[in-house]
Amino acid sequence: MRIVFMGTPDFAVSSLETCIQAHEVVGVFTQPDRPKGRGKKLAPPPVKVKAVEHGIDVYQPEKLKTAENVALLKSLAPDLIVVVAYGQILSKEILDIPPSGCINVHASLLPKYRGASPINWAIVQGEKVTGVTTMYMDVGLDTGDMIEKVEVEITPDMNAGELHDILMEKGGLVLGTTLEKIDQGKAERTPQDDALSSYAPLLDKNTGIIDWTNPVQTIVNQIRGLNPWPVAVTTFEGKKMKIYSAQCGETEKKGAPGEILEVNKNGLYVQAGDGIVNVQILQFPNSKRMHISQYILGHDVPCGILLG
RNA sequence: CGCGGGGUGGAGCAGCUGGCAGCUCGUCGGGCUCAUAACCCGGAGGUCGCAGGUUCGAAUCCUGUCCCCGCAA
Repeated sequence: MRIVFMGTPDFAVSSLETCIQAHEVVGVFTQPDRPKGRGKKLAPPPVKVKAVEHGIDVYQPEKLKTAENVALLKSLAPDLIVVVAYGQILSKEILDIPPSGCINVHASLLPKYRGASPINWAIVQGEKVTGVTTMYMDVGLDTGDMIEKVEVEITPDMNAGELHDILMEKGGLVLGTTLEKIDQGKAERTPQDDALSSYAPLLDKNTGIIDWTNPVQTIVNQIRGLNPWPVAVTTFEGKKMKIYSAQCGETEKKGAPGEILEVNKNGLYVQAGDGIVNVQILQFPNSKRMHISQYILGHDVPCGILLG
């Protein structure tokens, strides 16, 4: 099939590779290069890098739904458009261009966690299972008819980065079989049950702020669900303290929420709403990320002070 | 030229109003103990990121350069 691929971040790269292997990718759409990192240098999105590697034409329109771009898409004459974390909405006009339709790879078990950050939210919400769903796109946000689903277990110690990598790979694989089915005209459509749907909104910095009155499990889920980005944070003696990793501790109340109860090389023990959070890996501004056992070698950590 | 912080023994830090390089951990040797990631005694290990400059003398002041990190996006 002639495929136009639309995607932007790392998550989409694996799917792009799947398309390249089995089909003819006649064009790749991705977001424009953005200023990134410290020097504000312009950086190309990962999908662009991969596409260029394979000598595929790359298009980076600021707005996809202009008459110009619609005409461009039509001239590429794709049989199918594959969209994976592209970052722009496809208008009805565009959805109608390819004869086989537009499909999407989404990193959740739809209809749950529709939207921008399904991977993170699945962990933050304490899910034990998530997955990848392929679907036909419609004008709604991740509301189209589903084609295939693959489940992935979320282990208790898994963080969003690790889950991302697993789902990325699974996404590429499912897309492969979905493409086959479409090619053979065997792809079945399963409508989503809107009553069961939920929405995973875009993450921002505030999502990471820890409320120490919350239950231990909630806080630990927040910490691992937001690692590696935007990372759970709290305030320690006026400084921002990032928490990359933590475990659930004993179910006891020994102090006020946010109080540091004890510190040793095995952890930084902090009182939460219904028990104790054992903080393992943290980072302060201008300092590197380190395990608590390393941190205490060169810093005093007073017990009894409050975080948050 | 987006803003800012930092590079000191294996690890994490202090010293930076210039004058013999210090702390915690680890490591090596010895001791104590039924035993220990416990405790006691002793030791090794650093051209203080790199290159210049100022000075009687620089980790400490000035200039340049490389690398790392926080914010912001």
